[in-house]
Amino acid sequence: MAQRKATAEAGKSKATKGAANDAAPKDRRRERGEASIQRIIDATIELIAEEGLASVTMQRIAEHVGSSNALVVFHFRSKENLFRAVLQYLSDQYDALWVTLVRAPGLSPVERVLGAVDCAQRFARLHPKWVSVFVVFSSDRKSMQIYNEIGLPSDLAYTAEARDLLIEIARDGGYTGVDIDTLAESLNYLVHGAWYWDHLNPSSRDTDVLRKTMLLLLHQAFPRHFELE
Amino acid sequence: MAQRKATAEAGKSKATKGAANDAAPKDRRRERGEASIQRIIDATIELIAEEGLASVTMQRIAEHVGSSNALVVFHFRSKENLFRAVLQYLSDQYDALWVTLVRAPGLSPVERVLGAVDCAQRFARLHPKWVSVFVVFSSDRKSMQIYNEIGLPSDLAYTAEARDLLIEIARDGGYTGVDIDTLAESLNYLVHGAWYWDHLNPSSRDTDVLRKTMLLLLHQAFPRHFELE
DNA sequence: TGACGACAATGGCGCAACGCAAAGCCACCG
DNA sequence: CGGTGGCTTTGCGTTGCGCCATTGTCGTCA
Repeated sequence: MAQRKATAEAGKSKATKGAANDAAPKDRRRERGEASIQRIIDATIELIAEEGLASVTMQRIAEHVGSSNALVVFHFRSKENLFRAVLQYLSDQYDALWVTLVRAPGLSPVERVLGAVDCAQRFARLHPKWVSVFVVFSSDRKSMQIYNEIGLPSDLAYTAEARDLLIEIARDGGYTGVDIDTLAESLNYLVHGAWYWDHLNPSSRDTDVLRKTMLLLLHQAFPRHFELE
Repeated sequence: MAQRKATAEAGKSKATKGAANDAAPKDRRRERGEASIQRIIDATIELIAEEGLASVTMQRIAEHVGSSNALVVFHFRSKENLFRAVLQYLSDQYDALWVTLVRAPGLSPVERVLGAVDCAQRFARLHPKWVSVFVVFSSDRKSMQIYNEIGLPSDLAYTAEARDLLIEIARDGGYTGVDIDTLAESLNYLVHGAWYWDHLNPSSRDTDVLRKTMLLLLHQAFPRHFELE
């Protein structure tokens, strides 16, 4: 579900008189502010991916953006809030890709499953740093709380959605004796394993192992619906 | 290779005059010291697994052990050194299990591969906290440097060893057209994916997905040598 | 058009936490 | 009984977060 676009509103709790103002105010100040917010988020992603959570401080983020640390505190009220916004942003990005590749209208269940495979692979190829941020966030127990709120529910939803598609394929294709749950969980393991391992050992990136193995498992389960390439 | 047993010696650079002293000195003080070292390592593992790297401090470790923080500094000269010792300890533990299950004399290549599967699964089941520590260490870029020195070489060696076993099986079994490299890499992905995912989402632990899927892939590649159970 | 108000952004400060080094204490070995 | 070695106490220096007063910038209303 392409949820909230709340990202930009993150830090502002000021009462703007509730007047409906979203439409008109072609305001250069507001534009500048939102641009700053995005630049801060981008810088944070960059820093986390490159140096890890531990060495990321407000002043370094500010330095990387080219502003003072107080600006960061101004837009996001605290460090934790900033991290929350970052994870929300990345989650939304993944969601957008998933919607495009999996939920596009007119696709067959088989095509949707292939779309899901594509989604995992493309995301990792296009934005390795984003994947790194996901991994970093979900490792440390403290930041993991944030991940549990924002990232994990989506993750579980994607796995469940894929599982439903597999069930549909099994039913319509007349397959019996296929252990759908194990298969879905395996695909999940593979995706996260690939992401984690690539983050850990970037040199081995960009081989086609993930895709090949997933197709192998799918072919093994539904030979008439998934061809090996 | 069951490398160094240097763990206990980690923090001491004091010149003990080079005199060979490893044998005799049945010294209660020394025993106490080594017990302290082990307790510190255990406490550190516990804390990292439960709270993450960020919130682990020297004083918390000391508090958890029931001593002053300076004791920790005394045994390991710095925080980084302590972490290095912890990772070394865990690495040695895994190595011991691997040697038992994979390199035991008299095993056939097939049994060795099954032993490797067992190894990954048992380690995660017996010591989930140890796995968590591995994951935590290899995520943050800073601690990752330590992991790259101590953990990663072993990891790569295990994968390579498994790959060699698969090659041997393929050769002796007369299999052709099996993509060994992809298979070995897939098993690697699965292991790390399972570890990472279980660390991330502990509630789903202890299903048999990892084993089932690995056996499925092995059966698919070498049907006469690996049976589905 | 000029003054006001909202909003973006700055620099600096206080407080707390942490790592680490120095010096002394005390048990135990020879 | 001298001294080695494990362990504690104390305190210093550094670093980071978050708040404050303030400045600069741009719409808006008289």
